[in-house]
Amino acid sequence: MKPSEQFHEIEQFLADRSIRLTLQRQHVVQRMVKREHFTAEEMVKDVQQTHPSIARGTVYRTLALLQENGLLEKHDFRQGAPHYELTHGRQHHDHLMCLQCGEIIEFHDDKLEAVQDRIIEEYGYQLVSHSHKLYGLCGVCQKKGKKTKKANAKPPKLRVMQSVE
Amino acid sequence: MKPSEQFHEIEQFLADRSIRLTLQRQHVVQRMVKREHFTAEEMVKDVQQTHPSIARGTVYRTLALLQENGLLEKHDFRQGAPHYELTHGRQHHDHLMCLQCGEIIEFHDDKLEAVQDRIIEEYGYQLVSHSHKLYGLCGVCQKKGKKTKKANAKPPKLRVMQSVE
DNA sequence: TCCCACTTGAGACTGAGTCTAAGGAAGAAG
DNA sequence: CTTCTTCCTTAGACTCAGTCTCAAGTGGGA
Ligand SMILES: [Mn+2]
Ligand SMILES: [Mn+2]
Ligand SMILES: [Zn+2]
Ligand SMILES: [Zn+2]
Repeated sequence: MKPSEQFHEIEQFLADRSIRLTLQRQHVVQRMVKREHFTAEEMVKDVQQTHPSIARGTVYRTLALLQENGLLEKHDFRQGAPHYELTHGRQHHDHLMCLQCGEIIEFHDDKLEAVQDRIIEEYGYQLVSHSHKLYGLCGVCQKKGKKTKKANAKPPKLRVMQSVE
Repeated sequence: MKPSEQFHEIEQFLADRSIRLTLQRQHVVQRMVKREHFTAEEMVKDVQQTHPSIARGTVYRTLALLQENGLLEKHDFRQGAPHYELTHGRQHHDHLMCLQCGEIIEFHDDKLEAVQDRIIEEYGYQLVSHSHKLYGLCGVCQKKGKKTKKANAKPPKLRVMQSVE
């Protein structure tokens, strides 16, 4: 889905629920649709780059608003601040992350989801959501790891490489 | 496993690797084996209750030490600070949490683990660890939710109710 | 046009976690 | 036992992300 297209769908979604899409919120959402995963502070900087008058609080409030309405998901990876991603029309997916280089792969598996449902039923729970993260080493980093025994502790930088639909 | 027993196994584990179990570390571990899940700050308070001279930094360093050696796991649930739990001799398990009352259930499913392995293989990754959290409503909270429409936003308190072996 | 509820900007505040500096154990070697 | 050296600890300052407050701004409906 093209960014502008996604923007308009979100615009529509909010309008349908009479949630005001103020100018500030528009700017924030405009930046979001151009990114995959981002942290709150990244988004603050990003937005302020072009609109310095938009306050930090406003960005955080917008994040909260979108989350409450199911348009945005928060993901706690293991290092650094939580990452967000728009979920609007996208299919549900989980994440696989390389601990060395920070590459993130999105995956989805129906069987996995089905097993989850069965498990939760056993306990009489009603499933609301879940978070499934796999951590490991990508092909590239596995090789690198063998050469340099001492872990070259580069701070993993998050980056999206591949998306599975 | 009895607390004292678990303590001694950890003691042994560290001795085998010539990792010093100082008096301070002993006090921290002694408290840990008496708990299920705990946050770092809870542990600081807990330890300082009986040993006020043990610094906050020491508790954090001990948490890091145990994590590095695979004796302790860190879990990011969605609200509040991350929780820790000793994993020493215990079987691997994942967590199911009630969003209303904070009850935590531990579960394990071989099929789930197998599917994970298959998925990660597809991407040429080598799995190091994973985090699988299910969030929902327990039987009790489902009923309560129907009565009081407005969510009674009690701050969920973590509590272990049931363990699956 | 006026009102009122909602939204915002600015900045203070909080809590969790990290870092630093100086002093304190404690094995190893002599 | 004494010295050396390395590791460990304390206390408190510091950082960073996120939350809260409040006065001022905004805008849609009567
Ligand atoms: Mn994603
Ligand atoms: Mn557990
Ligand atoms: Zn990698
Ligand atoms: Zn419950």
